[in-house]
Amino acid sequence: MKQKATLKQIAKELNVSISTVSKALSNSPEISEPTKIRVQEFAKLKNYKPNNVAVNLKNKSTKTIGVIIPNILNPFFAKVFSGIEMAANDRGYNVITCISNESLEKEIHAMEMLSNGTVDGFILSVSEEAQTKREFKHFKEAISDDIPVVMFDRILDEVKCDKVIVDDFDSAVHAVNHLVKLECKNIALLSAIDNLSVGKLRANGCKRALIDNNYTVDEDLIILTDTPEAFDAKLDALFEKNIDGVFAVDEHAAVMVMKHAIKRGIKIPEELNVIGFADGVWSRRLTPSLSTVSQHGPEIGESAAEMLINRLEAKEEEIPVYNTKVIKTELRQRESTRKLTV
Amino acid sequence: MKQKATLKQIAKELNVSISTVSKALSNSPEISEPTKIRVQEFAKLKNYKPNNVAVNLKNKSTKTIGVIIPNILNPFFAKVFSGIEMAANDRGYNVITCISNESLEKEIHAMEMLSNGTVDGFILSVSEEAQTKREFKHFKEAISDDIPVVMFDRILDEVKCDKVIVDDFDSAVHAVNHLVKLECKNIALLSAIDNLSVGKLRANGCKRALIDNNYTVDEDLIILTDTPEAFDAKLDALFEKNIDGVFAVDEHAAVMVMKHAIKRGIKIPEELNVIGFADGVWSRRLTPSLSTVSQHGPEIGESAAEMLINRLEAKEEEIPVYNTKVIKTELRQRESTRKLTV
DNA sequence: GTGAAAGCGCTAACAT
DNA sequence: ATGTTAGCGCTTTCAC
Repeated sequence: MKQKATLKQIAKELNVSISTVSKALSNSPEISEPTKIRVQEFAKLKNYKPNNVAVNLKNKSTKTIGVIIPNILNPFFAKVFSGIEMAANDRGYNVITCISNESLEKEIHAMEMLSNGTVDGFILSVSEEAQTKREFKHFKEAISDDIPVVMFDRILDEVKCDKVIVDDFDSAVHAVNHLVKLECKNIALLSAIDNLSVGKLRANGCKRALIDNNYTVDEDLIILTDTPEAFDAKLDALFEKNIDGVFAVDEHAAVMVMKHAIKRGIKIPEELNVIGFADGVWSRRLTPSLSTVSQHGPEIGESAAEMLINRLEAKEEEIPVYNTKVIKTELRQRESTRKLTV
Repeated sequence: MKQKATLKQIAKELNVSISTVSKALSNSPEISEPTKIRVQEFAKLKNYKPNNVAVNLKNKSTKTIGVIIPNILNPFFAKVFSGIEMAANDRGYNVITCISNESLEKEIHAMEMLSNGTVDGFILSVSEEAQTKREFKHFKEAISDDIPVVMFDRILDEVKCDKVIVDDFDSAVHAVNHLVKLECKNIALLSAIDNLSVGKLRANGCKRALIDNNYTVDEDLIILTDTPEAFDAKLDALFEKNIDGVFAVDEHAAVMVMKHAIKRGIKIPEELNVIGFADGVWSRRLTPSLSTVSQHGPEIGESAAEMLINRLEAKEEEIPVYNTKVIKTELRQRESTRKLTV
């Protein structure tokens, strides 16, 4: 274990002062060319790297962003995360990640762990538990401690901060309108995430679209549950009904309805058109591939990182007002919906 | 923006010395009960949190682990990552994440960014580029700088450090033996990751098993490519042959061969048995669901974190020797293979 | 052109 | 029981 090189060390070995070394390494014009070169070469030789912790202490900034994500196994969050990571790196920031696992306690704990100077700001998507319990003290505390927060996807109206969201409601309207154009007569609405704000928005968008198209909103064609298990339990009953179109609010619901339909010998898309919210590569790999509402995860992440860093680096007099950025979704038509022949 | 509370602040306002405050807050027996209470209450009032950066500087340790992952969208890595994050948190460590995106340059850059005191150690899976170019200076440098490294899954024999791997070779042998037991006569070997050490190990395990079972290793039944695209291009030709068993080294190969087979009306598993390396929830969601070699991602992550932290916290005289831990895989029989009726 | 000194916030050995 | 001091590694102002 060799000693890590420090300014002090180098100064002693070169018989100059610490500040000379510091200035030489930062290429200050105060220092003469010869000493600069001498110092710089010696530093390279010793593989000197300025201790980041010390620099952070001086700067009162760590150039680090805390990211709190409910579940990294969800490909949507994974995509957003990779967007955050990229944008942050591009601007010289590191990313500390915590996975809340949808638990309020872990979310609070993570924020406390990091709210002591470890990170300059947070990017997060609210855990399910925090969302159902409408618990948001910990977010407000961070903000009032002068640690900015950017929320994405799952947001809390009660908290004033920057936000990046998808136009869930409108996207659902759009998707259902598409099913209507495909002449689906009995459109089912499926959700396994009705406990989340985004789930509710999408479901409401679907209902709105049905009403606007003069469809009757038939409760027998609607499954709104909070978990995949509860969803699966209700799925069989759905097939008692004569459905020819499905709008699924989440990936699980979309895939399971297709799986069931295939088992029953229902032809997709000839007899049943399916559209679902989904990211990941898997919608493409399915047989038939799933037509999706794609949420542009990486863009969401990039926007969130940009907003946060812009705020962090804003000069005192030009701190931006809180903003909510809406990222447009895209309807990706694949094999689970018929081609529109208009 | 209110001032952040510091020891200095509190000391001044309470008319005591900084060290009194420090000791009172850490509940030192040196301090009298009354002052302790006075200080502690005032600190709580002011919402004092010890500045972590300063503490780190003092301790010469950040309790932070740098994790470098080739691709977080790959569910295997996502699972490992969540295992790391959990185990690290349990032991009071934070996790800084970088995504190398399989790029050597990003990998090197990430390590440089963090090798300056920002992290106490690394957990990583070698990027594809580093692996093909056999480039490993950056790893050795970190280690010789006294920043321990734990590699998982994609490892480099040239680098001496702790490692966590899956028994890729044996797992492949086992999987192929299973196909043999199912009386498959023409077993195809498919890989879209033949550039990776793990891909090669699995392919070799497959060949070994074929030979040991007195099968001829027919090159026409083997697709070994480096990318999904190259793989897809070769897939059609495979179906010219009369295959009844498939061993797929990676998820992409497994799913694509099933998709193609279904399109051609080949019945799975009646006419074709498929086993693939895969994690993620998707193998279950497929129709038919995919029989997989499951790699226990979270366990790998946990083990890696444990190994690293144990080394970091080992006392000078009991630093462990470098170790390679092998995590056993599990053959998960689902619908893409026939039931074994022995 | 170079160096001394203060300070970032905290801890801990050492006075008092 | 409380305070003083030094020091972690660095930057930066101010002397020389």
